[in-house]
Amino acid sequence: MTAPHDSFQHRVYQIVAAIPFGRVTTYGEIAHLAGSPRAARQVGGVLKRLPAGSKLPWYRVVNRNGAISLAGDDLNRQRQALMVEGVEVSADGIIDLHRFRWQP
DNA sequence: AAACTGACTGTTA
DNA sequence: GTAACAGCCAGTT
Repeated sequence: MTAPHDSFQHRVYQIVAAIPFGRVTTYGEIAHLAGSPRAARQVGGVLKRLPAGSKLPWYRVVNRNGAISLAGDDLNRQRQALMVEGVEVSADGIIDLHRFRWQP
């Protein structure tokens, strides 16, 4: 059934909201769950333009290498948010997916 | 409506 | 093991 506000963007919101505390997942995994397996890049696009003040745990999304896909201050912000949840992140923003990946 | 953009990824070298 | 390339496609202009 197709909801009135159905859209890739909206589905991404729902999936990201479902990532458990202290776990991470990848752009590609979200794209798969959203029904567009090749749209990983678009997931990043959606998160990049999240409305200011959004409560979505966008920082729980990393790339397939377990690395944070942001640079500079943004990388640092995401790293801090994850470490607050107990996720171990190297200074370079690398996470061990074998230990912290969310498995729906 | 058409063109441009890019918080990615799989493949190839 | 790393690096470069090209395809990808929803969102934005």
